Amino acid sequence: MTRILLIEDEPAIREMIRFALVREGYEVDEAGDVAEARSAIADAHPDLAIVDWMLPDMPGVEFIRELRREEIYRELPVIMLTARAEEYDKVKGLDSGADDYMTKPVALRELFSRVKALLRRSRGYGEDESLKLGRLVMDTASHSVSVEGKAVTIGNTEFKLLHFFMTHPDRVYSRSKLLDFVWGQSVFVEERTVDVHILRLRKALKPFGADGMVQTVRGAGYRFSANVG
Amino acid sequence: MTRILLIEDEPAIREMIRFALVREGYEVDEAGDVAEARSAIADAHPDLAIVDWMLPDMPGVEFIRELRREEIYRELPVIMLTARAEEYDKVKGLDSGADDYMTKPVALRELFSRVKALLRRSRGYGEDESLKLGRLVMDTASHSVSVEGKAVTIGNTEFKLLHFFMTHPDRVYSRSKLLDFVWGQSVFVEERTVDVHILRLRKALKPFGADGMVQTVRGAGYRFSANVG
DNA sequence: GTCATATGTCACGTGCTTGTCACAATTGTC
DNA sequence: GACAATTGTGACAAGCACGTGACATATGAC
Repeated sequence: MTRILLIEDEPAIREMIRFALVREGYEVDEAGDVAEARSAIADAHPDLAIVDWMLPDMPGVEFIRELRREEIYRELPVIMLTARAEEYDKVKGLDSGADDYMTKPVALRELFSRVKALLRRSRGYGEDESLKLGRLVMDTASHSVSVEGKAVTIGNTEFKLLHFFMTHPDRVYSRSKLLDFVWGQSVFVEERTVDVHILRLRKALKPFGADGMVQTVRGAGYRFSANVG
Repeated sequence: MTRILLIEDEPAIREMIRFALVREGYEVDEAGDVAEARSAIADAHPDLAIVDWMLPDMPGVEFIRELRREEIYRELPVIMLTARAEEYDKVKGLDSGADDYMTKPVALRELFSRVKALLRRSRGYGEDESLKLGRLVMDTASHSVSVEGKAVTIGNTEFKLLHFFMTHPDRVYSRSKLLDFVWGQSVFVEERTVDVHILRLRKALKPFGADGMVQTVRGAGYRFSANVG
């Protein structure tokens, strides 16, 4: 029997997800806040946790960080739920140790497939969480980027930017979209600031001859692509 | 062009939603029952469907389940409309495979944002939207145009012009109409400027032998057509 | 405190885009 | 053919978008 711990404060959403997961044959434990979650996790030893971004007593991210500090829960697959669709949250969420994230409203079919995927992975051997695109390799766990084994020195903003690009390659994003996705909607930053970070990202990639991956599309924005040129 | 299939039996509501969506720039196909919906969906290949909970010949949920059984429509974003606000409906609706739901009366602004959100999500991870006409391929996501794999270098205005032509082929448009559609109604630009951009578009397409697609209709305007000549 | 690092903003220069014009070329009419 | 109307095309200037170095501020380590 597979146990899933669901931490979500909104009763309606929680009930909906619980109901759906039970229908799929999982055993579901619920918690409305972190306090409840702590005891539930100790009692139930779940195989997977679904955690809301916002919880009454502590941000979901904080709770995941707390979990990761403990040996036993270091491998526990966690799916983060967030109402905010910003990619920024995604990165922070992933960075914090969540294995996956989803935005609300939750598409249940998507949730099922993510749950299955995570369980499959955790049951096999915990392969590392690394993103590859062309010669570029990003390891979100260790927060590092490398080209053919050699480390790329990169700032935090550039890291987030690169993470977004690597998960959304070959598409043009306007400055304003990039600000939304990488910086977050609530942050007020000049659009031209994007240019500067693009520049810094290119500089960081240049020694590896990978700066061509960051492409300017005049009048439209920027694009990241594996095929340099 | 984004196509939305609207399945709703009440004419008043249907008309209202259709009107609003068209105003927002979507192409809308309508169906009053599941039978109509089936043929519409086969003809139109919509990018998103809005389905009423209660339909004359079959519950909307059933129809969605039916859709999900087919490979091609497994990923089709579906928004469910329901008059009943009960939680139960939500669960059943979402469980059936709808990606989102809304209760009537429909708040149009909310509908728009949900439509946008779902489209964004389905596009982000789904296939990219590419326009094809003859040997010409335009990929709006990567902001690129190509003929048989080879990239066509093109300015931004020419890109917009070509995009309009590719979505509206085989029809003659006067200079003034083209200005309205491509430049926007609020911009004041000489009509003859269109000629210059037509020229530039032809020049860009010439190396690929595709300049003949842009046709002059003396006294009337220009036309774009797949069959060169 | 000092220093280093990271980040957002600005100013400046450059090259490309774009709208406009003038003139050439084409088309249609008589 | 002559003529007018229409369209094609090269040139050009203004403006805009972008790259980039410099700077101010914030943050944190020591």
